[in-house]
Amino acid sequence: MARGKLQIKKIENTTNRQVTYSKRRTGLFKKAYELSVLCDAKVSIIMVSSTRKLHEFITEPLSQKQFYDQYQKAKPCDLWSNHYQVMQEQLRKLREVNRNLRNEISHRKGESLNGLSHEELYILEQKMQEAVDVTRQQKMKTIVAAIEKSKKKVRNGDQIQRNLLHDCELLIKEDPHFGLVDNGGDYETVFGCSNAYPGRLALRLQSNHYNFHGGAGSDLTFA
Amino acid sequence: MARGKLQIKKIENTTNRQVTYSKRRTGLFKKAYELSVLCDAKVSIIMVSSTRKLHEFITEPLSQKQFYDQYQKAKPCDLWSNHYQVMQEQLRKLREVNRNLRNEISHRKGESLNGLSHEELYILEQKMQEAVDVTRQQKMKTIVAAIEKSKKKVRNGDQIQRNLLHDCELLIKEDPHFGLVDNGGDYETVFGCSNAYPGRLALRLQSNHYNFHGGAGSDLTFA
DNA sequence: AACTATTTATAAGA
DNA sequence: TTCTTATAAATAGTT
Repeated sequence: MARGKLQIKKIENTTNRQVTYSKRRTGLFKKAYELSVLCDAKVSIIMVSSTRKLHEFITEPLSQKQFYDQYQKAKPCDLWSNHYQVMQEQLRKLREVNRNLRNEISHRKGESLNGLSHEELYILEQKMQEAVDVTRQQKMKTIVAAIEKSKKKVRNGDQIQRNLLHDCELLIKEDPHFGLVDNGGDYETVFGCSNAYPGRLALRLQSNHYNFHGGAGSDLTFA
Repeated sequence: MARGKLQIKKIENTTNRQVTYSKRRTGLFKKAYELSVLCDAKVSIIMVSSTRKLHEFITEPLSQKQFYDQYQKAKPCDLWSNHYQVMQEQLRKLREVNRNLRNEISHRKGESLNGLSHEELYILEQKMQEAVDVTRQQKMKTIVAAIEKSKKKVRNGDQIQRNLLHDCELLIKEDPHFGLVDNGGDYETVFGCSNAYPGRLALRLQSNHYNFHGGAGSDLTFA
């Protein structure tokens, strides 16, 4: 959630995954603690990491075992029945979302436009053109970055990089939209001053030493 | 956390407490889902509210089984277990498809472009521009068809339709490029002005409604 | 159920 | 791991 949006899918880099696991586990337990206090609720969390470590959180001076005993006494079949219904509902919603997504992407590909009014088509066209512009800018940024990188390497006398630079410049010349750019090398006026931001000195007076004042966290290897 | 900081202590007002419970439970389950996906972890959450309502979140069927094994509890009802796993698999596949669709739409909206090379961006840009052109042509067809329809009705002496025709023609006159329509050429500025339909531009593009694509939330009274 | 001003959480970098 | 910080998310109070 910060320094760039993160796609919700498995983090492939092992180190990053473990760091994220640790951070988010802390965050989750903190949220669970706050919820239990604010709303006078009982919460039990059990997690097994990809490295088979077990972590748990429980609100009360009630053990995880006791909590589960209580849980079991509450009509197991009703629980499963309820799960079943919840899942049916999830499936239904997912299918509906799926339909809508396909519909939207279809429109954005210029397909299935026959049912739309010209006002709707106007809106769609505007949105899509905006996206094209954004993409074009991003492409330019990528090209410029590649050129700058190459230039540095060229200064170090690397002939292979010199060829790459040449290729990139050819590529730019082929693009009609790049005509605005002076090929002298100063792209900042075109793409905005990405480097220039007001320096800010922020001092953090104290760090947050968060403590769970309720609940216990445990940590043991899951057999 | 918003509109003023909240002390972490029991909320005395019953209504507020229940609203907060509902909101934060949703947030907690979302976090749990994200954590399970990002870090490939298994998570089980069981909560009992102050009104003795039971809510649960489970990452996948195996977790439940493992947790029960770990705590030496009775096995879940086998009858449901099979159904459950089949449905989990259905859900998993559907979620994967939806993720991919979202990703593609995201790119076509000009979002999340940072990971793409300039070749990929170039191809994306081309495709999107093609779609914009198709949409623009479709829009023009729709407009022309509407005008033709109006003209016919006017010939039948319908005064209301005559007025509509008049409106349409005024609209066209305002645009210098409309004369090119029959040549199949440059339509792009016909409705290039965002004021062309003041107050009548209703947005059809769908909003992002968030869904939990993992885990099941259930809800039943705890005896 | 929405909205939105703020507070929190956190990804990336050091 | 811990700290920092720019950003993304969550959410308290309000309508």
